[in-house]
Amino acid sequence: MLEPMNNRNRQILEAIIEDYISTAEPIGSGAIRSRHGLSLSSATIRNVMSDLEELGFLASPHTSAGRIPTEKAYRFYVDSLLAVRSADRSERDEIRRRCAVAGRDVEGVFREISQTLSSVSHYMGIVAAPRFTAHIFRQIEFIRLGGRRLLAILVSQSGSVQNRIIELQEEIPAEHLTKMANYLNSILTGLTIAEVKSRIIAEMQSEKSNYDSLMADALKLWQQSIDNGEEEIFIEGQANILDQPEFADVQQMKNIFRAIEQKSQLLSLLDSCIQAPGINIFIGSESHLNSMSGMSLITSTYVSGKNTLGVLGVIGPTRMGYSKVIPIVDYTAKMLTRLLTVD
Amino acid sequence: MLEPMNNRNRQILEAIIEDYISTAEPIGSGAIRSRHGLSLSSATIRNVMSDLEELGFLASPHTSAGRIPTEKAYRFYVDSLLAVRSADRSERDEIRRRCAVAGRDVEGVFREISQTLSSVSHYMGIVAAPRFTAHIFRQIEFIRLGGRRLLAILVSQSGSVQNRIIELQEEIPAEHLTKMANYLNSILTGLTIAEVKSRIIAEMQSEKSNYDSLMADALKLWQQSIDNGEEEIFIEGQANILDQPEFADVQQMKNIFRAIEQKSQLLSLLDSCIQAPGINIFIGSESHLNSMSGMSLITSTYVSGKNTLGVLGVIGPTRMGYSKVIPIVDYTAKMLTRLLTVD
DNA sequence: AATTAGCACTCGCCGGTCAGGAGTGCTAAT
DNA sequence: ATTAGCACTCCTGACCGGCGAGTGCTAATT
Repeated sequence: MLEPMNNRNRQILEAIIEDYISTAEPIGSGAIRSRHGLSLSSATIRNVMSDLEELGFLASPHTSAGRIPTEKAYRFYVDSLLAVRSADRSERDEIRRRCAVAGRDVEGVFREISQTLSSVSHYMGIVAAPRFTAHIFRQIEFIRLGGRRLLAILVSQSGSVQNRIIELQEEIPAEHLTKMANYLNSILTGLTIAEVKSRIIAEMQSEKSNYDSLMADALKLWQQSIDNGEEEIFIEGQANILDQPEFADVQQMKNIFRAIEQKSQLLSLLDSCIQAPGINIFIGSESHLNSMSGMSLITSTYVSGKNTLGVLGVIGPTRMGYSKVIPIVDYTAKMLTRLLTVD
Repeated sequence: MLEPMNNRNRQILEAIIEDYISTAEPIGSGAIRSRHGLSLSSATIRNVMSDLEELGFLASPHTSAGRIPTEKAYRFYVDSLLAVRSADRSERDEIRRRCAVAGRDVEGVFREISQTLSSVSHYMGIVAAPRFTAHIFRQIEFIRLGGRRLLAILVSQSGSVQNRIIELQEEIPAEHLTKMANYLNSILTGLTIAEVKSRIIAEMQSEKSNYDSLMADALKLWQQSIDNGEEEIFIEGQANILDQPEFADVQQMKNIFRAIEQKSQLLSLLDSCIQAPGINIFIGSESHLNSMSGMSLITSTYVSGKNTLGVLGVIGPTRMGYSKVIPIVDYTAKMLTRLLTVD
């Protein structure tokens, strides 16, 4: 009978996984014995490995190669790793240092964080900017460009800016524009962008705006200003991942780069992480994206105040240094959270 | 004696280049004769090829392979190609169509154009956004975020927006902020951002501002708002280029992706094109960037009114379909120009 | 009953050899 | 000046055999 997972089996499995993570080559029974100083013969280890294979934790590329961990093995490894130690001193230092540098505009912060994730982990860094609809409205401004072109600038509490050019049917005098902006600012302050939407609809149906065409126009203008387009997503360190031996195969690489270019699939995956606060890990096919086959994704959510804003993480091969990367992602998310709640 | 370039030699050279562009394999004397129906024996062609090699237009990977064009050959080819025909009907249509779609914010336009370049050419598209300092100042706004955080928003005539968060030493009351903004707007309207810089310095030395601390503060605030950081650059279609057979070699790929990630070198190369309006072509080492070895860059400038704003182009292997891509780049630059001068 | 030594076997990898083919360069004929 | 003919080069792919790492099984050991 297959004894599910006694202590020794687990120890051996972890040894295999760790060796494979560092060497990227199939691990044989002899190698594991010598590298981990176990007081077991290679024959015994072979027996254990055979069991582990039958349980679905290991696979052999061919008869006489060693064995490599399956996704199930990584999952087991990661789960049992829950005793997450925190990131190394030096890693923490670098993350902190680079977060401190990230001054400039809000967008620049996210890009910098993404680069940091990538350079510290040596895989790809990814940051999904907060869905704009989750932001709290601060102010709207209309600026006349030449002719009938109008620039609408939307600012959120946290300093994110979204802007959009509007082509008007007819020119609107400057004083009307400021009135419109004032009107919108007065009724919308403090709402999230999502809430603003319903507020606008309510306002449009109210009597007041029906009598005042200026206000009605203002509300229409708003609807042109808000950009319900796709969220932004910052991926950095693509070159890093080329160093991984598994991408000697060109086909695999194409997959990944296509996945990165499309972004939309990736984005909806990240979006789904917002529900589950804290660390999330997708190993290989767990992401249900076939462009991510052979890849793992480690994410964490970042927060401002009491609502989670967005997700950041690291993408690497399934054979990833989980024990290093998980703390890195965790710590970076915390730093970003702190950065956003400095207020 | 080596006769420099009579008509027949040139014809053969072009045939070789074109064949090589489409097959990516060394071209032999037999192949060229059959594919182009020349009334010459393969022996004659061999003699010609031998001459062309000595002149530096061809190289042979090894004794008994065919020949491949050198950079010098491509340069010759491109120069003699000056009778640029315009882009295909279908290509023009697609470019026009996608330019029309590109509504939204200014940044979005550049990204869309870059994607268009990439998808029409099947290589990588690249667009360098206008140097912000070339823009004409339109308006500055200060918006108070929580606490001592201030958001400065800078708008240009053309609708580009740059924003930046400033950490203040001490809070500034709202009415002061509007006064400061008004002051800055009044003295800076119509200048380019570059001109603004010297104007600010002049203004700081003038008596007026020395007596009015508000104005002095406003000028200081400006200096914190303007972001003299790097320009933006949009590169799309990286996955496209993986289909090119020359990148079966992984090493080459790494080079390129590193070059793309750094951007700074690439940017200064593009910058240098602003001086030379119209089409610019860098073949292989002509760019003097060794990360671009084996790659060619075709650029064109785009314009608004009378001053050139920026550069766009296509990056591909030296073995690139120049006769197709050059018109594409040319046409796209014209479309973008038109898009920016709609006014 | 668990562990281990021993051993036959499998299979990828590496280097060497060999035939085939594409292409060249040279020479001599046209 | 062009071309046919031919020897020569060198890449490619197939095939082969030995090596080594690793396995799985069996029998001996603890």
